[in-house]
Amino acid sequence: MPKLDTKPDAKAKLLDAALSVIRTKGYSSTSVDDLCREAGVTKGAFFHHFKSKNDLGVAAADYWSLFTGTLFTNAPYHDHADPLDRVLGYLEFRKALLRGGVPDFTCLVGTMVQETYETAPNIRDACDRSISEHAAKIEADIDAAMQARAMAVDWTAESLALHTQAVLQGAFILAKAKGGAAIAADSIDHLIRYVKLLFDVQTT
Amino acid sequence: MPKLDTKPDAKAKLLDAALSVIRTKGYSSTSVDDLCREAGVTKGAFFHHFKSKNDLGVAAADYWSLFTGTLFTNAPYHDHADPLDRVLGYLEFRKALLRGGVPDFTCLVGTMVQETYETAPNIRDACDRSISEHAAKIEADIDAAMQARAMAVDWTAESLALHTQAVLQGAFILAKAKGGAAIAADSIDHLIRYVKLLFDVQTT
DNA sequence: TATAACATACCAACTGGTTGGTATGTTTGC
DNA sequence: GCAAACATACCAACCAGTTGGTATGTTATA
Repeated sequence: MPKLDTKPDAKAKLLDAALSVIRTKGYSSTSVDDLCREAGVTKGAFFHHFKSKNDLGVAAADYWSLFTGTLFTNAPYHDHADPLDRVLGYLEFRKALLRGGVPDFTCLVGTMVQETYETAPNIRDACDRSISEHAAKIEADIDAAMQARAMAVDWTAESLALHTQAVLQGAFILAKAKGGAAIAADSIDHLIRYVKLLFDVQTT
Repeated sequence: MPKLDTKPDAKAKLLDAALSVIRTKGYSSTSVDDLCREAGVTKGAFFHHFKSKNDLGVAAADYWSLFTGTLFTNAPYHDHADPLDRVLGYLEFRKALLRGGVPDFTCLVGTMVQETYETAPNIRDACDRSISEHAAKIEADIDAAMQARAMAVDWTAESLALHTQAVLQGAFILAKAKGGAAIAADSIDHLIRYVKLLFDVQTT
């Protein structure tokens, strides 16, 4: 009775492979064979679990939502009592995540949506869902911070939450162009400064 | 008797085709045949002018620099005497460019660098050049605005200039995910608000 | 000025390898 | 024993790139 400790689970291995390979090479350049090779499974296993490459793209985006969902849910910044501190803590946490190689800290769905938004609507929708659901969590804290201060402003919590995601996605593009995380950290610093200015926090 | 009139010029037609097709489908999904079909030339012409698809990628990025270079050089915001007004005018101009379909207003090099940064260093470098040279122009106005006000701050003109590009690139990703320009305009509005706050401009 | 020699711009057909996907096994867990 | 989970073998379409060729300049030279 061999293999009692190892759990084959080709599907999970393929999804894990998708996260790293697609973030490195992009969705279109990633072949099904690439994914099978990386995951250590055969093509038969791939098409047993996914009815097409497009289907894997959607599943990978959903898997990414799950992956990042638990990552941010378990992050320490939620402990702050003041919702604004949670927002600023979130941004500091994003900056702290800029570690390892560029493919390691960049966003799967941001990469995928650029290649598929006109050609694969279901992948685009899955990417949109991933981004929007994540933004909604930050929006909640922004909204709470605004209400705690009874702010009268010409912008919404939703637009600021989405703006944080735009900055992060753009920071990743610059990091890819310049081959390092430093520029991305600078951009997040500007975003943090902006949020502090919006909420009248004394900048040190 | 030199041909001073019109030149059919398959090369120019291929580069024009590259701008639209790659922005729509992405670099990897764009085949050489796609470009030839769009340009109305044959494959022989393609490989006469470009030694490889990769070579076209580099040429397309350089062509994009040229294209955007003249676009922004001829833009009206340069008329302002105050350099800060030029910076804010630039950002308003970027917002005004959000017209037509998503492939029409998004950035070629931002799209390409995501797919090539790990696999095609020369394309990545060409994209980086395009972004950085553009940012340098905005940096000049930001720097002038800072010096005119003798500002003592903990950020540099260069980092703010690059941050504007990050916001724009990220705004394009969100526009692709959500299928419209509205969200991109919102993000640029946040960026404008940030610049005004940094320079203590009275927000209306 | 005539012409040989060369260069540029382009074309249609082809090639070897890769692609996503399928058809048909074999193995495993309940 | 039977379905789900894999593996093997294969295919037609497509891919980037090559080939051999034509048509139209441009330059050198006598």
